[in-house]
Parts: sequence; C-alpha cells; structure tokens
Amino acid sequence: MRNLFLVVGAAQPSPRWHEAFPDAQSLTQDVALTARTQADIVWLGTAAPGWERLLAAIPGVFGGAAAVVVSNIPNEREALLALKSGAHGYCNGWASPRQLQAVAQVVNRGGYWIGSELMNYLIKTANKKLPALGELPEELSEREAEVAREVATGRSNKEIAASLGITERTVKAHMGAIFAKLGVRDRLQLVLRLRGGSAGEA
Amino acid sequence: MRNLFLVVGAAQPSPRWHEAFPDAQSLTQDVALTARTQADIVWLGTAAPGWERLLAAIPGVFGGAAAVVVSNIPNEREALLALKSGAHGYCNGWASPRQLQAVAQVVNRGGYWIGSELMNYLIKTANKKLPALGELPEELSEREAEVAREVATGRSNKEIAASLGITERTVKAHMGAIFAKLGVRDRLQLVLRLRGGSAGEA
DNA sequence: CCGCACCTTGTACGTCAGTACAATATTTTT
DNA sequence: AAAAATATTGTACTGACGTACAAGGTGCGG
Repeated sequence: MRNLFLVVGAAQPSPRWHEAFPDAQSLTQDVALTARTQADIVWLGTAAPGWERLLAAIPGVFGGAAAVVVSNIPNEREALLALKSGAHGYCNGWASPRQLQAVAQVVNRGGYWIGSELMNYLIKTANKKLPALGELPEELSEREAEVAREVATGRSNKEIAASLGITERTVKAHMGAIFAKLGVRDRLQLVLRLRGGSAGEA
Repeated sequence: MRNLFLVVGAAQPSPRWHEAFPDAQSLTQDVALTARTQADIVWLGTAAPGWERLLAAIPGVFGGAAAVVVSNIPNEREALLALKSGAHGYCNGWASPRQLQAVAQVVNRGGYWIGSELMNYLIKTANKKLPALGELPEELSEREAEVAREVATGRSNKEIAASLGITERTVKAHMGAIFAKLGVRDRLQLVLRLRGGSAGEA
C-alpha cells in the first residue's frame, strides 16, 4: 500500500504520520503532478486554503487513489466539505500511528473513516436534532486536565493561575505539555479540540 | 477475527457469507446469549422484524464487537436505521465473498462501510441544514461573519488575512468590531460564544 | 448632498501567549 | 534502586494579539 502525503503550503504531515508510514512519501503538489507519482492513498492536510479543490482533482491525477483528509482541528464543517469533495477518510493528523494505519487500511479497502460523532451528526441531521459535547482525552494528566477545563471556559493564564493557586508560569508549563500531547498549537485550537465534537480522537 | 452471524427468524446468512468466512459461526439469539459467545464482528440480517432493537443491544452483550447489518434489499431508510442503532456497516448480504471480507476488515478496524450513494445522501442532507457556524449573530456584517467563521476553525490573523486576501491589519479591524458587537474580550471567548460555550454571556 | 455603515490599511504600543533554555521535588513505574 | 512521569517555578525572548490613534474608499437612504 503506497501512501503519499500531498504537501500544500503549511500542511505538513505530523511526526506521527511519518512514524505510521515510514516508507511513505510526502511531496509537494508540483512534484507529485509532474512526476506522475503513483499512490494508493493520498493524504491531504487542511492547513492550506483551497485544499478541497485540490482534493476534488485527486481522482483524476492519481487514478483510483483513495483520499484521506487530515486536519489538526477537526470540525464538522470541514469534515463535510472533505467528504463532499470525495474523501473517504477524515481524521486528526495527530492521531496515533496505530490509528493512522487503521485509517489507511479502512480506506484502502473501500471503507469510510469518520469519527463516530460525525457519523451520529450525519444520522441525526438526516432525521433531525443535534447534541454532542466531549470529555477530556485521558492522555492528559490530572493537573493538565484541570488547566484544560479552565481554558475551555475562556479564562486567561493569569486567571487560571489565580484559580488553581499556582504561578502563571506553571500554567504555561501545563499548557505547553497539553499542546504537545494533543498536537495543537495554541489555546484556541485546544478549545476547539475539546469542544469541537467530531472526528478521529488521538 | 471472529465473525458471528446472529440468526433471528428468517434472517439467515447467505451462502456467500459462509464462503467468505468458513470459520465463522451462525447462531440463534438464544444460543449466542446463553453461551456468551465472543465475537469481533456481529452480522445481523434485516429479514426479521425488531432487528434494530437487537442491534442496539449488541454492544452490551458482545462487548466491543462491531456490528454489520445485512440486507437483501438495501434501502435508504433501513440503512439510516441501522447506522442510527449503532451499526458500522450496512451491506448487501449477497455481495461477493471478497467484498464481504473487505467489509469485515473495514469494520474491524473501526471504519464505516456504507454505499457511496448513501454517503452522498447523508452529505447532502447535512449540508442543507448546516448552520452550526453558519448561523452567526446577524448583528455581524457579512465580512465580519466571514472572519468569525475563519477564526472559529482555529486560524490565526495571518492565516485569515491570506485566506481572505486582505491585510492582517484589516483582519484585526474586523476582529475588534466583532468583539465590541458581541461583548467578548478575545478570540477564544468569541469561539466559545459562537459554539454555544460558556463565555461572557451578556 | 450628507450622514451612516461598511471595508480597507497604516503606525505604534502594551499585553499576552508560547517557548527555549533551565532547575527542584514528589510520585509512580520498572 | 534507577528511571520515568508529574508538578512546580524561574528568566528571557519572540511573536501574536488587541487597541488607540488615525485615514481613504464605497454604497445607500434621507
């Protein structure tokens, strides 16, 4: 199974992805097109604007290749856009290597990989209604989870520090650890991850 | 991978299914329950009435087992019911053995197996009523709403500027206007407001 | 015509967020 | 006992963020 990550702009594959597919290539759009690179699965990040147009063109270029859209901050809108544009998978780029491999196998065999929450959303809209709210990933330590809960209500570092009775510096330390563990770059993306209610957990 | 076909009433596995999974078992509901049969995948036919209630009970009985609903006459309504009841697969019981095996592998790895037409249908209906981020407070101007949508996906000012083809300064201007109109102090609280979080409820 | 709302951009400044170097102590795991 | 994870805090730096001064352009209703 040949994997190819299409690098567009800032949309780079995560270290976990490289770990999951050591033999895979990550190529820029231009190189992939001119070299007529073959692939069974084409992965495409959403960091760069216009990814959905590129995605729609993939079947024409990489004949028969399945497409997986990789997002750092999965959300319903983006997921729908991805599926609408022909993707068979939509997942978090910072998912574990094992999970990324599972995604690959699922998609490679003709299945769809989408978060169960998103699926539930689809079902519900196909009938009606909408709920969804998530708990904290258990890879976070207890203290980190506390900090995460605080920031998820919109508090600043200073406020969190006062609330937990620690230094702002310590809050920053926890924050950095959380970012690293969840593969987000700032507090906003963290909140979206925690509340965003959709697609492939890490 | 242990396959189990749950025989209920007239819902028998097809010869093709037996061919695909020679080592699999097909048991009646009673036997499966009393014998505490273990399985990775439970297949369930739709020929017998009440299959959806049985399906919903599967996770409790066969802990962790994925469910595939098998229909002889696949149709949208039934597929939705199956997915709603927790199935990860919905397929034609008379599909080829090879295809059934693919279904098994997809579902076994956490993927969904559903026909592309059904998927398209789901996308279409979901897109039709996809407010979520679309229903922004109407006090926002058109442009402000665009910016708000961008920031609600975790993008930075610089990224939004590039995406909308304007200056970062302009993004800041819109952002400030949004904050003032909605009574929030920063982008994080804005996102919480837009996503129904617990930010500064005026 | 003139006000009003909207879109756009500039410079400058203060604050906040995040990280790059840390270090120390406690607890848990191996 | 050694190793690893966790919790805590420090200084200092860069860059992002938000705002306070602007200002010039478009379009629309009074």
